Amino acid sequence: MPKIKPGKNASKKDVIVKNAAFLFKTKGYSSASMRELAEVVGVEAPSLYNYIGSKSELLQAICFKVAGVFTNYLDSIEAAAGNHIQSLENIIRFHIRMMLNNFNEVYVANHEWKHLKEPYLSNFLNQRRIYEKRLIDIIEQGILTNEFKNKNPYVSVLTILSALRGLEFWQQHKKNISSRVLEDDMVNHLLNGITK
Amino acid sequence: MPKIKPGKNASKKDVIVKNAAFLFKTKGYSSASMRELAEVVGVEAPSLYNYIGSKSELLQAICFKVAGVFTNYLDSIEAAAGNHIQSLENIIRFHIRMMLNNFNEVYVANHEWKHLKEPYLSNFLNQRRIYEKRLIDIIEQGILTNEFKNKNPYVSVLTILSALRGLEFWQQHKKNISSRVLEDDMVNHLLNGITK
DNA sequence: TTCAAAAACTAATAAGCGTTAGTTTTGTAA
DNA sequence: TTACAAAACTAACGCTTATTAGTTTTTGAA
Repeated sequence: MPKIKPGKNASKKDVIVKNAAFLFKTKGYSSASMRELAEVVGVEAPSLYNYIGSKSELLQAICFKVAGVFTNYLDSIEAAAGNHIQSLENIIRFHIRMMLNNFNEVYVANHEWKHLKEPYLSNFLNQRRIYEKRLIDIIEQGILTNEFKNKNPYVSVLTILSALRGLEFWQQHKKNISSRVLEDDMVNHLLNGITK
Repeated sequence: MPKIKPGKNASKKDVIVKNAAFLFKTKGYSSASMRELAEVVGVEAPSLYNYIGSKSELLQAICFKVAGVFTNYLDSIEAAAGNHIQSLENIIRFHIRMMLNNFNEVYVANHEWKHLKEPYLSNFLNQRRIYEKRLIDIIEQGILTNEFKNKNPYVSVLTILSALRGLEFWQQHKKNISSRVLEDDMVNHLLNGITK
């Protein structure tokens, strides 16, 4: 029986990755040490290498897992019926929930990707570029169907994605506002603005 | 005559800080080494210590300079006349311009502050908290005067500030869209939404 | 109980870090 | 030209880093 206790459906490597996500988020990838990670996991540092290849591999696992989840959701949205406003709203809500429920991993993917090594760095950036392009397409189509104002769609996507990423600051304020109000108000703001 | 050439109005220390901002942005505070900084500045690493006290001091200088600029602008806005929509629009435009014209410093203040040491860390976070509170007050007053929808003002501020911070991704796309279009479309989106 | 594999450990390596000490070079003013 | 201070240098310290090597312990099945 290993000392690193795997959960019911989580392998030992999964446990390490999960703790790494927390550490990378809290201290940043470069400042987080393998010795610290080992301590959190409850083991000596060299023992980690029975499960992983390198520190860098941990960052890769986190970043690409998150990227995959978002890409998969976008696939399902494009496969489903619905007008472009509904699609965009669903995507926004999915981002918000991912931020609230998988904070550590999403944060790391958003902020620490720059420490990825090649060719993973290029891969990751490419995947993100494609994702943004698909969102731009949705907005462009929505402009054609007269659902959206005729504004630069890249600016719109940038604004929306950035606002969503900012939910990382939400973590400290959870108590004061329900996540339902947060989600609804944020969707409404990004779609309809705040002026009367 | 020192080898580190000061500009017309920039002291030698200013030159070091400016290059540090670029490095901290590019590689992250922890990954950026004093030896790298020295190379960019054109000097050996120990020579830097004729001008600065420590690496940490560089981060402090950058973070608090940026914080001061934003606080000063908010002071001037609150001192000036104008309804709350105009105030908010001016603030948004100021953020956008700061992002475009002082990218390195603003980026570092936004992303690397967590590596500040106490008591500077607490100071910085406190200053940011106060800044956010003042923005919330503007929106709350605008709700009372019927300028803004009655949505949670913290969520609004979070959404706006996050969207603005996201302009860091703008840097690569400068060529395709003029910064005037960017500014106008973004202000319009954040105030009035994108739906028709 | 035996045995092989998995998983933990200790010890150590080479590299890089911020920073200090001590010394030499450079620039300027008398 | 001399002399002083500013600013550069080289060398090194003490520490931390990710990672490897080699060894011992633990585990689960035969």
